[in-house]
Amino acid sequence: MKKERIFHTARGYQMLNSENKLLTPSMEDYLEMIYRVCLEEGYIRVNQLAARLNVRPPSVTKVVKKLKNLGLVEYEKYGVVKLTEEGKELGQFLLRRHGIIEEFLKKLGIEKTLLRDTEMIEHDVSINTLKSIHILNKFLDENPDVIKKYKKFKEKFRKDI
Amino acid sequence: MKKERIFHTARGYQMLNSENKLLTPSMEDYLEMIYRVCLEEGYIRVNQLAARLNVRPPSVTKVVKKLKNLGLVEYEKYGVVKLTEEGKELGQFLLRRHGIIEEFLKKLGIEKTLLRDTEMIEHDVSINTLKSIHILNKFLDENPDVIKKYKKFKEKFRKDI
DNA sequence: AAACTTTATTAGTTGTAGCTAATAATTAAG
DNA sequence: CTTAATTATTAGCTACAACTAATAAAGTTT
Repeated sequence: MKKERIFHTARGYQMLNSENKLLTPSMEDYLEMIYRVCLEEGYIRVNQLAARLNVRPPSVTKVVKKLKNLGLVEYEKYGVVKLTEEGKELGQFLLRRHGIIEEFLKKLGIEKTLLRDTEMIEHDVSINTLKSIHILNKFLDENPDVIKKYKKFKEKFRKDI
Repeated sequence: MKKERIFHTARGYQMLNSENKLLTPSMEDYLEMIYRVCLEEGYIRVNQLAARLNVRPPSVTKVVKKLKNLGLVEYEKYGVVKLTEEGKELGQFLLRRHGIIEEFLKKLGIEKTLLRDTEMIEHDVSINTLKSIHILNKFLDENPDVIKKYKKFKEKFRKDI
C-alpha cells in the first residue's frame, strides 16, 4: 500500500518532481532555446542566448555550466554552446511540449497572452496531461465543426455579459 | 507605439506579473487554503495550515505575516488566522480559478495527476486564458456529445500506439 | 604588436520559499 | 499553581534564479 502524499502547493509538487526531473523550470527554458537555435545555426553563444531569453550573460554562464555537468551541452570557457546527443533529445521533447500547449491555446482562441501562457504552463503539465491535450488537439483537427461551435458559443457568451 | 517585450522564460513573465499581481505563487496557495478552511471553520491556526499545505510551521508564520501586511488576513502573534473582506474576495477568486482548471482537466479525462496538474497550472494561467477555459467548460456541459466523441477518440488513439 | 571593442566570467547581492534547531508563549494536567 | 505538552516564533541555513559591477579573455583595427 503505497501512501501517496497529497500536496496543496505548487512548490510541493516541484520538490517531488525534482527527484525525477532532470531540469529545473529555468534550465528547461534555456535548453529549449538552445535547441531552437542549434537546429538552424548548429551552435549558440552565451551572448545570443542571453538576448533571446531576455536575461543577462552572467545568468547564462551559470546555467550553461549546470547543463554541461548534466551532459546535455558541450561547452568550454569563452567558447560556444553545442548540444550533446542527450541534449538534442531532451531539447526536442521540450520544443514539442511547447508546441502542443501553444496549439491548444490557439485553438481556444487565445491571442494576446499566447506566448506568455504557453511559457508559463509548459513547465507545469505532467506528461499525462500533455498527452491528453495532444490528443485533444488531434481530435479537434479531425472535427473542425466542434471548434466552430465553440467559437460561436464564446461570442454569444461575451455578448451576454 | 508601445513596445511589448518578448520573454522566453517563465521567470520573465513572473517578474512582469509581480508588478501587477498582489501575490506570489506560494502566497496564492496559502490564501486559497485559508479561504477553503475559513469557509467552514471561520478561522485557522498556523499549525493546521502547515499540515494542510504540507509545509512546516515556520514557513507559515512568515507567509501569514506578509498576508497581514497586505491587509488580507487578521492575525496576532500566537493567535488565529482570519480573513479580511479583501482576503475573502481574493480567496474566492483563487478557489474558483482552481475549480475551473480542475474541471477542465477532469473533462479531459485526467485522473492520476489531477490535483498535481491543477496546483501547478492555476498560478500560471492569465485571466484571459482562464476565461476561455471556463467558457470551454460551459460549452462542453451543453454539448456532452463532444466529450463522448473525444473519449472514444482517445481510446482509439491509445490502442493504435 | 599595442590599443580598442566585444564577449564572457567571477564575485557578491537580492528575493522567494522552503528547512532545522532552539526558544518562547499558550494551554492542559496533575 | 507548577509542571508538562502543545503550538508558534525567531534565527540562521540552503537552493533557485535573477541582477550589477568589476575583471579577464578573445577578436579587431590601425
